[in-house]
Amino acid sequence: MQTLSTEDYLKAIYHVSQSSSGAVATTSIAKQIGAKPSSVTDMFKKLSDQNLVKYQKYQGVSLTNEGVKTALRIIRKHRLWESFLVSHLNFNWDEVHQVAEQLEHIQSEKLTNELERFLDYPTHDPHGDPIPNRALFMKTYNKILLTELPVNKEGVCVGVRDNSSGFLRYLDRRQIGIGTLLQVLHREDFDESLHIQAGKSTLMITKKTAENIYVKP
Amino acid sequence: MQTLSTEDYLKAIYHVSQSSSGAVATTSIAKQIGAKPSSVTDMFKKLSDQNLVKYQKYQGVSLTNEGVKTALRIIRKHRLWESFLVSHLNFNWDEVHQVAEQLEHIQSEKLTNELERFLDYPTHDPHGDPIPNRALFMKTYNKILLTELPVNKEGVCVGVRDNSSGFLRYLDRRQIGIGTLLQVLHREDFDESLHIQAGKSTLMITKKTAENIYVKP
DNA sequence: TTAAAAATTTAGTCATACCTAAATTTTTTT
DNA sequence: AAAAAAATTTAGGTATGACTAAATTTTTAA
Repeated sequence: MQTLSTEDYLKAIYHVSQSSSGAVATTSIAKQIGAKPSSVTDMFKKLSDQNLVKYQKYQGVSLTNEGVKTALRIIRKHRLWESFLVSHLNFNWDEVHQVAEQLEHIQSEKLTNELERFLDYPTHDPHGDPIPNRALFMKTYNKILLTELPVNKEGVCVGVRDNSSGFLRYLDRRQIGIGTLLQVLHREDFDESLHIQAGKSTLMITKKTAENIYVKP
Repeated sequence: MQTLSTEDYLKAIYHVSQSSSGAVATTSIAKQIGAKPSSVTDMFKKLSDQNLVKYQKYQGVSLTNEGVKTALRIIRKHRLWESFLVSHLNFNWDEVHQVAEQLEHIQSEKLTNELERFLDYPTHDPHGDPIPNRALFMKTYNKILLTELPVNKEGVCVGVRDNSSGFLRYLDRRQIGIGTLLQVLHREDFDESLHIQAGKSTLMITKKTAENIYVKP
């Protein structure tokens, strides 16, 4: 049984290790968790004692099989709760994160599995991220960044890379959400901004925006 | 903002103060929380510093107005979650307590209020206990113990005093639940056991059982 | 009303999970 | 290949919330 804090660390290590290769560095977790590197070192030792990570001094950590499983169980709960909040409790996709961060620590297998049934076994959360099933398996589409979508080819928005409230609200205002049909009409050479068709409206977005939107061609 | 632990203490103090008069003793909270009396004394001091209780050395504590409000906010969440677990997630009334003990600490006013709306503003939880509304007001019926119901008068089961799994499962097996119509057919002078009509079946229950069932005449 | 019992508090520890400051190792730059 | 910079760890400290054992106060009983 983990403490709140060890769960947070495992999740953070999982996320960082997904978006980069090799061992996970102390500093990257410090940033993610919002703690000092020295505190992270302390925790790395504890996690290593519990065989949840492999830790070599000065070389960072990587999750063990048991560590990955624990992380996925938390991510499963997080994403199921986010789905519930949006589908039944009138939360917007930019509001769910903070509450799901709390709910993901609730310990009850029955609760998690019944919630999944109640939601009718969703495969993706409101941000388009895949939800691990009971066996901790998740389907990932082969999505690409909007910057990589060829001009004039259509794609469906299936997720975002930046999950911050600010970005999500910005997309809301531009009427872009999961499922929105997107098409790059023109790529500006000068500043790499894009003219796109989003649903029924045409608009201009910056390169920075485009590289935070995932599409399925 | 309270810690998990202070919330548990406030709730415990509230419950004990409801079922007895005067100040709440150190030992009674120690029993309720499952901690040693010395730990309880420590916490009484902390709660007193935060003006959540009035504390006099050797004389126990009583909740301040702010302490009562905090306790009721937690109880509100606890009972709403219990209702949700039973009504939507296939939990039995004897299974909900442990999970609700965790869920009651989730901090999000929007979550609580939306959950209440989703459940259509329930007034009582699965054990018949009243749920404080947004203004922390709760309706209590004038219920009596089954031992006090006059022979041959009918009453509806509206709650239980003992919320333990064991007792609730015992009632389940006897097909007694919230809303069951009860009638005392005969009171045995010898051991104070009761012959009762419960719904459509007749059965015998002990005094101990009867004094843990609340009825509305 | 005093002695015994029970309840409560104090004093001193412990584990968790954080911190700062200093030391050490690794990486990068010159 | 040194020197400088960056990353990481160690050492020592803090607050929380628990504990044990001993001291104190209150309550009960003789």
